[in-house]
Amino acid sequence: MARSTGHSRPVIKDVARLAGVSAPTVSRYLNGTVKVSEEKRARIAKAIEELGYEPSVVARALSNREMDTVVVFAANPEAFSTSETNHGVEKAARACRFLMNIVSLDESDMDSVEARVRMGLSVRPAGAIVYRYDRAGIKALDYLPKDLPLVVVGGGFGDADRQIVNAEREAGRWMTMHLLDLGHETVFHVTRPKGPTDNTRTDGWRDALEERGAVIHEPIVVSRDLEEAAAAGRALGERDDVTAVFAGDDETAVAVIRGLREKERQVPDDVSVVGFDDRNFAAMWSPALTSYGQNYLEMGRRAFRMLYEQVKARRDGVEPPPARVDVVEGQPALRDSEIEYVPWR
Amino acid sequence: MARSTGHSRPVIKDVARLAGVSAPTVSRYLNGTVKVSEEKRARIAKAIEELGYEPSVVARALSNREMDTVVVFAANPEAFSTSETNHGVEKAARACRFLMNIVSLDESDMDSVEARVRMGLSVRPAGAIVYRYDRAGIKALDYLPKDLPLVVVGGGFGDADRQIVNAEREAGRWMTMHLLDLGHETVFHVTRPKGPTDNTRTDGWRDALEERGAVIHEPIVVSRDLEEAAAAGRALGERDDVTAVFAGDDETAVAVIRGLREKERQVPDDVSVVGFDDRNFAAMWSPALTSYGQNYLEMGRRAFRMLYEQVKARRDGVEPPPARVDVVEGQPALRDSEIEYVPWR
DNA sequence: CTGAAAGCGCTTACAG
DNA sequence: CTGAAAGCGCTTACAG
Repeated sequence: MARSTGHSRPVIKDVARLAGVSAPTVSRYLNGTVKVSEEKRARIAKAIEELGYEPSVVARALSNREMDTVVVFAANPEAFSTSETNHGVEKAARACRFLMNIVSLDESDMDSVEARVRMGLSVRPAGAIVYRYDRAGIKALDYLPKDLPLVVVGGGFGDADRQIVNAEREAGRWMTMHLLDLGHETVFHVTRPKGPTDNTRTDGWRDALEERGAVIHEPIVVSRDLEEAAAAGRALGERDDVTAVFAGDDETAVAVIRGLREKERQVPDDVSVVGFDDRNFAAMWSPALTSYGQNYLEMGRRAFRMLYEQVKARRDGVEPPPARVDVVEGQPALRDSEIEYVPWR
Repeated sequence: MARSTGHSRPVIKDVARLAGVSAPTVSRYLNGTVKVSEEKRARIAKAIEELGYEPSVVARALSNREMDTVVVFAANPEAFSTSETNHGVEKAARACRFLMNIVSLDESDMDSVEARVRMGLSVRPAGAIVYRYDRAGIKALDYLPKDLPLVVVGGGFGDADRQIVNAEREAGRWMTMHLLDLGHETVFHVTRPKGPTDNTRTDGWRDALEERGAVIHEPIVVSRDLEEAAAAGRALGERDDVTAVFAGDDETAVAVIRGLREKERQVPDDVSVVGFDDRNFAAMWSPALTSYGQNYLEMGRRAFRMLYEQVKARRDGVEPPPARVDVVEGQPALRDSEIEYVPWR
């Protein structure tokens, strides 16, 4: 064996020998599965301390058939929502001494999804969390064994038995209604592609317009390249029927504002523009951007906890908690980028 | 064993049986360590295909004493640079079929660093990547076994044998010089706390001022709370000797601009302000924000590759490649937020 | 080239 | 409560 010499971390046998007990007893002490006499407990504790022993999670995993690991499957690793959610998962996992594996999915290479999932499962994680905002996430679900603890983040309500969703649609509806309530006759929408569910900002935008019987101008879809959003802003700036715009995210919103200005349209005086996500910079914009904040960090945190409940129940051999869909509420942040519409102005 | 019934993924023995060979032969086929006869290769391939067999990385890790995993230790998980770098590491790892474990470090709980490192090592990763931008990262290095392949990201040049650094200091110097070249007599600096190395934007800012013999006003240090940066902007706006500001990052820059405006100071007409990081939104600001872009994604990618070289060499039993410090260059993005300073205006 | 054997470091019935 | 034994699913000398 040419590889990895050197490592000489103590193993359970070393602890057992030093404590004068058998390895299984050390194991029992460590896992608390069976009582160990007080006297041996003390000796074992001392030996562990002395040796700086740390059990091998790999060996443990081979015996237990699973690791204290949660695997997260997510497309769009560069998205704000993804990294925030990841962070929340990691935070919660840390508290339970679980490790997080991130396996990114590639929307543009759907054929790779199965292999990616297999790879993620190859470490025999105790459970999986899938961000179901896109096609890759949805497809990934097909490849997960039915008996693996799973929590889905995002997507439509009830798309999975255990799910953490945000009230995206409701939020989109709220923002649009807000603009309509200010007197705007309709609201234009510039957004990155809508996900394949019916719980999106865009669905909410449409809901509001339909509810009020407003004219619906189809959304202008842009990519992450903000130049496209700025171009959309310019296009909108050339029409005289545009008084309000709901941008699908804050980055898009600021780009739209820029495009509008290039066409001499002031925000909010000529056109009201609101964003979504309530990113850090939104409040610093001029005008300070009105937006709607989602709590992705909290979503990630709850996703892990929900998963952990299942893992725990399974390990304890008890019934898993019942299916549940948790909604994490966001909240609007009203600022200065939208204004009342007065027709005769 | 109450736990995890159900799973019945095929194991190597199943493949061996179906192919009519022994398990070690399947293993050799899989790893290509020893030649396997053409005829058996075909039978094994077929069996694997038929069974949908995927080797257990856990079992493999127990034999090999390490996993095909890279563990990333990083503080500040919410920082832009961290998530971009993570993304780069994951991308490169994916290409080598390595999994990434993210273990976050807590700057505000330095006592937990050792435990976090132990936890990260417990999966016996093939190597580690440490982001050395802060005290927690530096401390983590102390707890890594000397024989574990390691790559350090960030920090000062030569802080480690294998390192990926960005030319932070040089970039900070460049931006400051740029402002000085425009005629500004000195440049104020608003920034989040400087890291504990001498390769930071702030060091570069100081270099430039010293080189030109300009007056050095101590940096105004702010947190991630942009309100603080806005307050700094207001404070700066009340002085009449402020004509140029170098903000340590784009978020801080826009907040400073807002603060300046609240004091009736226009950007760039009255005060030039430049940022750092060249975030997506920078170009959309008004005025479009001049900034300096670092390529964190590339840094992450290279960090993994550098690590992989070591892992590979070690597994092949050959000499590891020589120590190396790779510098990833960034580039300035000149836009509209700074302007020539004309004293008599 | 290939198989039988032993081992990686744990855990869990199985018997006291 | 505790130890000897067997097993988790691989890999690697060891002998052909």
